[in-house]
Amino acid sequence: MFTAPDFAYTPLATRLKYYMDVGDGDVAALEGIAYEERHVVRGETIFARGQNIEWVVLIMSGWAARTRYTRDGARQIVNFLLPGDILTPDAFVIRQLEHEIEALSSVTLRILAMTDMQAVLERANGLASALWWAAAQEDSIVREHVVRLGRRNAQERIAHFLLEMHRRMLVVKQAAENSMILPLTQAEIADALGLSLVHVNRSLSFLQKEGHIDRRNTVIQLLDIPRLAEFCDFDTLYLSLERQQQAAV
Amino acid sequence: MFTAPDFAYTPLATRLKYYMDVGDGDVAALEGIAYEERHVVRGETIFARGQNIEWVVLIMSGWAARTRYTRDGARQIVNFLLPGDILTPDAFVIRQLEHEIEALSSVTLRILAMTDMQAVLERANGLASALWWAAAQEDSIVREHVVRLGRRNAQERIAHFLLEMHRRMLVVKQAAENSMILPLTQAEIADALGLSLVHVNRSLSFLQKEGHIDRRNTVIQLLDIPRLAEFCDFDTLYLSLERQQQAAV
DNA sequence: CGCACCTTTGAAAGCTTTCAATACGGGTGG
DNA sequence: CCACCCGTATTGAAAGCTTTCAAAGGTGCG
Repeated sequence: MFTAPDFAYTPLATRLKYYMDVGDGDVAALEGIAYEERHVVRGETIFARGQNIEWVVLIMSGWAARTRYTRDGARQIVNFLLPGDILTPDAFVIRQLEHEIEALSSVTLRILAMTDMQAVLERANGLASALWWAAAQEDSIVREHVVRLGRRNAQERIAHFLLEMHRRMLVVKQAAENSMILPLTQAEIADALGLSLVHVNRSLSFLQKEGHIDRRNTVIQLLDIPRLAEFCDFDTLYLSLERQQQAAV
Repeated sequence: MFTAPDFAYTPLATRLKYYMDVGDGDVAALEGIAYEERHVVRGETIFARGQNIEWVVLIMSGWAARTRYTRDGARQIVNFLLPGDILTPDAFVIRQLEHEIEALSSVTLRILAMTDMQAVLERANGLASALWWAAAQEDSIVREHVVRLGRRNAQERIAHFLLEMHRRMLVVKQAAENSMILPLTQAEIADALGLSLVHVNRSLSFLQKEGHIDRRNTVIQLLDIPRLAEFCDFDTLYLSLERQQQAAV
């Protein structure tokens, strides 16, 4: 059912190549950086709020999330971090993280020394702008999340969210054309979409009843993506920012 | 009532100096860049979605906003842009804007050529990381906005929002200790906070009745900031990210 | 088999929106 | 100087979406 992952590239490289012209030299430079691998279990806090960030950290597999907590313990998931995402886009300038990063499933991380990364960035010309582009894409995704929370009802939020996750997983070859593994509980979806668990459940049932989706445990099928996109006003422009022709800096 | 603005520095420099150690040389380099000034009236679209960004644009005075529209024309304000904010943090890598930037009041912009900016960044050592820090601060602000929308009720959202705006204006010396000019209609506040105009009105009345705020036209007083912060669980950590000690890149 | 965690369902309560109508404030034309 | 106008603010009441509270059903695992 699922296409085999493309083992030729790391998820980050796959993503960068999907959206941009990144030279093979740049990709090789990125993938050639010495790294340490770290495995994290579901529920574990990868980075705590206030923690010092001293490396560049990439997700190789699994799902994580940037989260914040309110005084009364409610959690808000600010963004999901999928294979190929960078946990630490601002590692070079920001000392302390102002949010938490939590593992939502088993996660494999690749940890690079900042000095190594810098050295490579100086050599691999297009890489710096490609990574900067990746950071800009995350910004755009978070902005779209604001719109989702501010201007859509529960059913639309969920539909829109599912389409985003599917698209992002597809890009890193971790989803099939019409289905994917969604390693989230309904409570986690609720924490992301500013809803209650109960209402997420009911809205999911609604989408199922309407023939938009089909769930079997963690496997979710999007039965008619154009129709679902129409239903929730999903437009992928925010994911596919165009990169500047001749990248500077 | 309001302290005189500090004319020695531009708002951006004031902000950078407030949050970080930025050398006077760096500041002078930034302020010395050749620029063009542009005046925009309230309601005008400064940049449209899809538009090419070919300059670095700073706000010198007035309020603007990053906005997105849904299919049915509803507007979501994603973030407010105040004096000292950078409209184009990703100008070096992203070609097209995926959102709109609109003027909410009369706005004065300073427009820099990207090539000039690049040249200065190469000379002024700390400036690049200071600007990167500023971009990271905006990311953090948007993330906090997600929390506000996802996990707070109307009254808390408004209170939290007012405190953020006041704090940001204070930093660029555009607010008094307990009051500020808020050049927004209630409809605009609604579009930012994912609420209806009517409910914004009622929630504002509530805050007034409770003695939290006092409004007179566009002037708003925050009568007891610690108490208001307690009311809505406002914590400024997200605004005052610590910069890396020795900035790299 | 029992526990722990997740999903589902029902019903009432609550927050927010929508619809409608009435003030208000400042600016313009007579 | 005053009537009029328009955009904004305010208020009331009903409708609607979402949450909360409670309880039952499922599923995987030790």
